[in-house]
Amino acid sequence: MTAQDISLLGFALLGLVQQKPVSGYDLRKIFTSTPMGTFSDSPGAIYPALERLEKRGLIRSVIEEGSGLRRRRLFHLTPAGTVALKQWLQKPITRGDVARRINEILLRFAFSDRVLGNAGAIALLQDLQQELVAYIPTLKVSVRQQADVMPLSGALALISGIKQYESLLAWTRLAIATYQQRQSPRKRAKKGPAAS
Amino acid sequence: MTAQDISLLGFALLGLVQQKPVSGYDLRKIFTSTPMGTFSDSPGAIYPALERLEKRGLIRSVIEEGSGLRRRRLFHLTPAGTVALKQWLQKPITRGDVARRINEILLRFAFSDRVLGNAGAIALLQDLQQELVAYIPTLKVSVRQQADVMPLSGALALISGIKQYESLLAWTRLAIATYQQRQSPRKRAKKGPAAS
DNA sequence: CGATACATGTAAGAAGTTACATGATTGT
DNA sequence: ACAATCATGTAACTTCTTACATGTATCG
Repeated sequence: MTAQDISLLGFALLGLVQQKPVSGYDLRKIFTSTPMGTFSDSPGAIYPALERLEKRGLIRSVIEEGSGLRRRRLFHLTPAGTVALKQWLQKPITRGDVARRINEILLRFAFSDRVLGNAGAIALLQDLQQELVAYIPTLKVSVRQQADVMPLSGALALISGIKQYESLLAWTRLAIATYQQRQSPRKRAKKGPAAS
Repeated sequence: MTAQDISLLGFALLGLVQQKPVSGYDLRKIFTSTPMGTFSDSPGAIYPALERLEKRGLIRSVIEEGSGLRRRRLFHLTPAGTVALKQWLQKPITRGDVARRINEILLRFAFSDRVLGNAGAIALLQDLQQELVAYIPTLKVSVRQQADVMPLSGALALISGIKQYESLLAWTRLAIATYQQRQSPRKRAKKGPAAS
């Protein structure tokens, strides 16, 4: 009965609500102003999705008291919501995830250290790294096999995909190193990872 | 009346049908066996999408004669379909495309040299390059601004996005160079681009 | 007083997902 | 005869998109 039929947008909402109680409006702002917007940024998707999550008991809402502004409905995660979120975060990473649902993996990673701790985040990265190492060579083979039956731009588009995966693989190494440094900080560097 | 309400899957089909007449089954095989599968690979999406395209007069089908196998319905592009495809391929690339619809851009590129010629493919690459050059710095700024209000994994996920864009930018340079080399081939190199 | 930002929603329609149905042909 | 592959489709369901509706509070 732990029905996992929650959309990506639903999980994105679950993960954000977990970080701290927020309103639908707050959530929408996050979606419109960050790359998370790929999971939809329209009220016509967000409010119904929140309703569904509440109906399933994964989040609860309370109308914010006091203030003078229009009523804000603040959502927070329930224990059942935490369980669902953890289950999603801990699902093993498959070939299909890497081939077709790479944003879902990145979304899961984005929430993983708050929910599962550093160890959980590192585990996900290592899983991903392993799948990438296995997957990339198969992509290269298929480009070589198909390059002559498609237009040059088709072949180049495939190559762009390969390069994106290679860049992601390089990033997993950076990210793992960042976490390891955080856990054994010989010299404390005050700030996080560099943006380039 | 040139209603542009065609889904991404629809355009993917249009582009493939343009290359040579194919059946729904052929198309499905392409989707299940290549990264194009991100645009859906289920018969429940493909057959209805083909039907819609045919109703709009963008493709036509004929039942393949002869043979002995079950009837195959072969689709080919109509002149109206060519027009619609060209219009889509030539749409200017916007910030929003780069931020949220990068697969659509790559899909467009994949078809552009067959439909628009080398010059069209190069134009698209240059457009994309220009948008990337403008967009990437804004992403870096927003990471720096937000990095302290989000978990480390959140910040790292954003950085992974930046790195993907940087890798795409590097690829545009490779792709442009490949086309320029093709147009002025001092020494003919027989084969296409290297897969790594 | 009008514009803007805050804040939540709904309705109609398009398009995808999963699962099933159907049928022909080929190989064992 | 049976399984596998070729080949096309349909039905139920879910969810997203676009566009609209509603209402409060603040600022100039």
